[in-house]
Amino acid sequence: MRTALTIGDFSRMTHLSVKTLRHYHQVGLLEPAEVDPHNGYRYYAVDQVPTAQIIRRFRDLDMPVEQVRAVLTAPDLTTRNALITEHLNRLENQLAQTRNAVSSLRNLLEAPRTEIAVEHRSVPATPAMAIAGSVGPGELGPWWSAALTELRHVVDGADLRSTGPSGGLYANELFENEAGDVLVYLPVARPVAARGRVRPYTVPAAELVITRHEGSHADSDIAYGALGTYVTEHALGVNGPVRESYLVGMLDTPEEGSWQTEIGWPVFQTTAG
Amino acid sequence: MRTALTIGDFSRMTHLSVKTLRHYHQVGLLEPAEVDPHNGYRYYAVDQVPTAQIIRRFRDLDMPVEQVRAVLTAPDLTTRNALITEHLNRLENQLAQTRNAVSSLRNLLEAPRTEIAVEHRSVPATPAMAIAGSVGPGELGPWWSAALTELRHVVDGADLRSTGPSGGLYANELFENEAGDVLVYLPVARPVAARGRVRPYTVPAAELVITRHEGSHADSDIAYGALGTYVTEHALGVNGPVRESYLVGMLDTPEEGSWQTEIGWPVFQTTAG
DNA sequence: CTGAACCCTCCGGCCACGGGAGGGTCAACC
DNA sequence: GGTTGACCCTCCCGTGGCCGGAGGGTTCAG
Repeated sequence: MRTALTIGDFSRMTHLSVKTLRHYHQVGLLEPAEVDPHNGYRYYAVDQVPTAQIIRRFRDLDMPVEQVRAVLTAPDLTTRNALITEHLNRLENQLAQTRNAVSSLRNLLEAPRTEIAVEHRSVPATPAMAIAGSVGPGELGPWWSAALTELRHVVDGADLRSTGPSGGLYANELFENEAGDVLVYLPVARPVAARGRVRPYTVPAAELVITRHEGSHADSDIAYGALGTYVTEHALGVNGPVRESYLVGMLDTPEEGSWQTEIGWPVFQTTAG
Repeated sequence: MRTALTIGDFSRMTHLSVKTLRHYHQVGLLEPAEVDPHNGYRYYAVDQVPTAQIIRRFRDLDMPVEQVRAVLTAPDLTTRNALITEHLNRLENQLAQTRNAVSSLRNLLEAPRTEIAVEHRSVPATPAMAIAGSVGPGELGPWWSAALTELRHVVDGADLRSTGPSGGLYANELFENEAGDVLVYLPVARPVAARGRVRPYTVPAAELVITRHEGSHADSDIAYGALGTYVTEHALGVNGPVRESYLVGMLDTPEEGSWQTEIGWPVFQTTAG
């Protein structure tokens, strides 16, 4: 009984290209059952077909090769399923995000560009409770919603009433590298002692250039553009983290279209002219 | 009035990284308004911000840089919108495909693996009307539905009754390289003269190893695995294009779950063993 | 005048392969 | 037993869209 398949046979059976199979061999994702030591020919066994097909499925879903390997070598079913559902969730998120981006792009292209109002305002120092942290690429969204929810929870539990809308501080590197420091806060009349990640914090006073943005945060780049234009044309410099204030936000309604956000850049007069 | 932005300023305003901006300069997608000839510093103008943001939107949607350029330099709105909707359609397709793959993967992982029946059958030559063609990577799906629809249309119009389910012949390279020759046919009692792409064709007689697959074609790799195992264990060789016969298919119901396909490999006895 | 924060170019790396050169091997047929 | 053509091998380079880092010049505030 012949059960050894050449790479070509195996390729046709699994719908993986010969090149791909060689690549998987090289990176150790799918080793041939046998390699002829004389001529280097790869031979596969029929019972490797299901494995190869599993690999193909995951790769079709853009799961990184490293993670496919992790799934295949998972010590138990629990770990395995966790890895899989994790990836499927990532896919779902990405999918939703793509939908958002598409519809917001449609808006952008169809709606007429309206003038965006920018104002200059001094804000005083504000006592608050806050969660601060550092995020890497792609982590901001989840981090932010988790932090805000936790914050709200703790503040409510401590019987503090928030004296204004929630807000956030975003380091400038975030916009250059998708990584940097973040802070979310809820203003309160009298801060209390730290509880877990939630600590008292005083949002410093600042000179801000502010604009208001309506709708999903996916669109906020427009507001940033307006602020940038204003700052540039008025010969101002930016000297601190960007501030956002969620007048109507996630905590108020899940309806992204009706969110309202104030976005402020801390500025100073430059001598240059 | 100062309106020249350094690359860093521009980066913060557009949420494009400095590296990315330099890259876009290099490939000519977004040229700085001014480049200091002395030291090579790039300076951007505020009115480039919207352009940069548009670019970012499209890139977030994975539109290739080349196509973004095409959109930006489109001579008129019609061309532009055509390019955009084309890409959005591609996205939608991809999205649907991903959904499919996910659900079929879920099936695969949850459903118990059942034995798949494989039978050996001689089929006689069959007169038919057919459309033949060559496809490249990713073209098979659309090509196939278009061809089948056209075929059905012509055959119905010529007042021919088909004497059996539609079928297809698929060159083996298709499974190795996603490119190769395809043929779709509808068996008829008496073929007629060619009309456009539709030509008379006799599906040659063959020894086939056949299995039946139920459900979406996205799952058919399992059937292929079963055939491969059978062929290997019985010391057979494959010597022609794969055949599929759509007992219940696209023309019968849009409900992919209830499709039934016979998949056959033309085989011959090998002397080896 | 000094230091930090910018900016530049150039080179290499990333991921998951595909293309192609250049050469060895296998199986079937004459 | 030879020949032919299909197969297999390794090795190197290319793809896209950047990122990281080395090595070095520039600018600006204190």
